[in-house]
Amino acid sequence: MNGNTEETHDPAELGELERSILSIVWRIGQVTAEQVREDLDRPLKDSTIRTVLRRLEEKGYLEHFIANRTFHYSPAQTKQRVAGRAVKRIVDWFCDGSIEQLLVGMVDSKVLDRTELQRLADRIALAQKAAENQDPGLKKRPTEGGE
Amino acid sequence: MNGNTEETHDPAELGELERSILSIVWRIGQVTAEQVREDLDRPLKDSTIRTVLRRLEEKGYLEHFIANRTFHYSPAQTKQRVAGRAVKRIVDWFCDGSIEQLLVGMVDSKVLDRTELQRLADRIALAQKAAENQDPGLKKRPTEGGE
DNA sequence: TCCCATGTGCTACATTCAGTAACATTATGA
DNA sequence: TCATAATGTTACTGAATGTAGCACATGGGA
Repeated sequence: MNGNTEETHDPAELGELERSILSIVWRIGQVTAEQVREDLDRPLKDSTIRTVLRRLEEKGYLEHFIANRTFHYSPAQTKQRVAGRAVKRIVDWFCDGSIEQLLVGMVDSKVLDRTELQRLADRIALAQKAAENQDPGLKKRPTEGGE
Repeated sequence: MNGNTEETHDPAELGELERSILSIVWRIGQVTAEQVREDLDRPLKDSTIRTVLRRLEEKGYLEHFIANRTFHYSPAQTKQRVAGRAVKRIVDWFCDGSIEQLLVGMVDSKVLDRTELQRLADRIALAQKAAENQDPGLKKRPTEGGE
């Protein structure tokens, strides 16, 4: 481990509010602090939202540009990507790096159903086949701003 | 969420030392504080180890019995199970509950290789077939006390 | 031009958790 | 009974988060 140029703060270490706000940004796509505040269920002060947004940007999850003196935040990474890395960490820690072990655990802890698992395998196979041809089925689409 | 009788503290919220120690217990199977201390790379005071072990038990990861005045700790859950739930949380938070989305993310973030993914699908299919016959290949064994 | 509304920059404070450990207490066997 | 080996109890520190106040800037309207 530790071969990355950037550290990318562990997604698991996001607080609850941070996660909520991040989710909002992912959902809406681009937001101002005010929009986030409206979208939140809890009534929070503007400065609170802005602090969290700033921290999320510092941690690499968001980026912003300014228009008319106003900050507009948008995701710096897709949520799938963030999730992917988060899961990797877990797999490394608890499953000796074996995703297979992980799936075993998910079935075992009833997180994943056998039927679902089967369907999953099928779809993977399908997607792979598609990818082999030419279409990035289960891979990132070109619309996705890849690195 | 919140249908469980017990809360099972988020595995992601384990600290580094806690994870290390938990890993040791998983590896060795049953340990005393002293054993953990010897197995650790860092030199830590006995009381430190004991505090962490106690906290891990409070959080539901370990259990203990006493023999000759000495605490013997052992895992209360398999690591796969813990990992499974940890991943579930992530999938719920970041992937709308879709494991497929997660896999997409893992391929996307290069956490998972396409080839590996394929192999994974194959093995799932195999295991499933085996399970359908009679052998609990990729499923929990009956020794596991289901809830 | 001056003032207000709006948005940001900076700082701060409380809480919680994990890391780390000291010290008191208690059995237990020689 | 005394030393030894464990445990019980309590505490302190630092980092991360939640939450917010307040000063400062700036653009548009009176």
